[in-house]
Amino acid sequence: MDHRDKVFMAVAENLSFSKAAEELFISQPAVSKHIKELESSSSSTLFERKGNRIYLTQAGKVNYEYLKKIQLQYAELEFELGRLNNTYKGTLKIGASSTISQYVIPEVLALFYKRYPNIDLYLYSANSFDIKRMLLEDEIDLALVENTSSLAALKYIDFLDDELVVVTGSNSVYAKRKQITLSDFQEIPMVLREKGSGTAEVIGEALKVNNLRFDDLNVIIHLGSTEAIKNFLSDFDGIAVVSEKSIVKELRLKTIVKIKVRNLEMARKFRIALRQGNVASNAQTFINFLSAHNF
Amino acid sequence: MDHRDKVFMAVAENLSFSKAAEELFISQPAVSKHIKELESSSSSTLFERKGNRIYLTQAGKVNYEYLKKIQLQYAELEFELGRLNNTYKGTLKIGASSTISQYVIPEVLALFYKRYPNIDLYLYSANSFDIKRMLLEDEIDLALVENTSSLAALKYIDFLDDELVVVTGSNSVYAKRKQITLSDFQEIPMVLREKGSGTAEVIGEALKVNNLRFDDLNVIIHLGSTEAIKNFLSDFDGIAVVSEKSIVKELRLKTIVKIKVRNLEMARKFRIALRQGNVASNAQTFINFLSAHNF
DNA sequence: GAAATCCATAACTTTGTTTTATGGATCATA
DNA sequence: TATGATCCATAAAACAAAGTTATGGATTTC
Repeated sequence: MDHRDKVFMAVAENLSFSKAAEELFISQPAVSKHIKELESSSSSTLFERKGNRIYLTQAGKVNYEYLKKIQLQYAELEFELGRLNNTYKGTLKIGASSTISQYVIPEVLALFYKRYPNIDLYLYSANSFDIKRMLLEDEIDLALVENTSSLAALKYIDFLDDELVVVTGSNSVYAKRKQITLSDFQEIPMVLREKGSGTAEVIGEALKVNNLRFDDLNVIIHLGSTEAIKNFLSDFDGIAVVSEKSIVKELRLKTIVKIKVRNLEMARKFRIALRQGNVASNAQTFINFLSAHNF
Repeated sequence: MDHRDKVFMAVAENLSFSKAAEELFISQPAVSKHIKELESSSSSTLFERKGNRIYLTQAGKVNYEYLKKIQLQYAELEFELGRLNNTYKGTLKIGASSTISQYVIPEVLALFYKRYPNIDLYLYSANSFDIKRMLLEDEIDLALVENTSSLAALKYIDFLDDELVVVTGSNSVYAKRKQITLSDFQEIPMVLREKGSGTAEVIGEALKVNNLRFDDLNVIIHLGSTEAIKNFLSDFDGIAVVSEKSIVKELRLKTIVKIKVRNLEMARKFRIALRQGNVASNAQTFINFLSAHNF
């Protein structure tokens, strides 16, 4: 696909020149230039600049739709060529930290396997520290981790936004409270993952923003896994903080309910971590697959 | 569409690096490099180099098919953008010499009109000399002419191969002769277009190759139009030389039959002629339309 | 009203593409 | 079976396209 069209797609999907630039690892003026050139060569305005924001014009929307289709065909072509070439075989070893390996990746791997049935997959679940070690020692091809600490020997690519949410069992006394305040949050009995877990780290960050510490919380018990927490909640008059990804099923079954805490945001990103330098070809295929599917 | 892919398409369609280069107005090494780059980035061999020729490999064929589809989508996109933009309106004045304006263009114009109903079309039929004058004096936007003389003030693009064929009426005494020799060709009574016509010029060239002149032929009569010649043939024991494009209907109705002459090739090209410099936008649209439809 | 964020423009630099020049291989033809 | 023509490949130099840095005016946010 033409480079200029790729730039257009990024801008259209972000509705922002600067965000697109960031995503493409080029400067914002370069993006401006491409869009300008594109607009003049088709003699259509593709984006409406209104104050500080941009919107797709009618022409822009048409352009986007066609290019999306074209993009898909290019992806198929690449796949077909790969098949003829007998690429897309061999192994792919992925390491992932617990939340990711339990709740995010299984579905992705199932789809990936469907598309690339000749790549043998291995999924290693471990804590962030071990995952990084395995990556550096070449025991895995890529890792999926939370955005806590970064290592210079590794490079990172964001691939998913996660949010930690406050939940309670649907028959707890707090189940009816749709929203609570920060001081409620401090007082209500709470169950958490152990210190050092990714979840706990993000909570710590959010508390710091509000000038609070862990000691200010009414933590009753620390448990070693999210599954344990969820089971604990079924018989506990209190709250817990977990990844939104981990409670999809429970929300649907209504065994667990979300509670909003005013002025408390606990967001994090999941990232792909890679060794610096060349990326193994199956790892690259996996990365492309992830970004094409917008999980 | 990516430039590299366009190069690939040209090579695939010509099955020749050098022809593709010519078609794209770039040098042959540039083509070589693009193909090489393309092959390495997909890690597939797209063309099999066998001696002095090239063939599409399986991967090459797949690549071609997908890109063809993609090309089509790009064309549609461009058309849609043009429509939104209300481009593709106004007029387009075409000049064409006689064979072309009678037998080649009408069908093309019908299709063009279907696609671009808001462009008002004008077709001027005249001899090559007048057509060139009209083009230079800006009375027409583009011309369609045979590849006889070239003018420096004009630029030319090949768009169709034509062949002159020897024919006779289906109830003439020669109708059963599938093939004749050059000396038969000299002896059999013949009807031709007048001297100075494009047809006569090509015949002259072909005769020269065989060290012959017009005087060596047994020309009974010169007529002013191909239609006249075809009508003449219905009641004439002799042959004529006409463009293959002009006898499609008659061959189907079997009122005229072709006769092959050994060692005589009378080929010519039809070309688009344009003024040097910028091309009017509707003229460009027409050119793209022609090249997309492979008439 | 100050600071931050957004996109546009201009001058300069880097990277990628094309050309020119050349060579080896194959094919057609005498 | 030589000879000349035609084909594609490669390398160095010239040129064009895309990227960067620096900066500015406009708008939004707090």
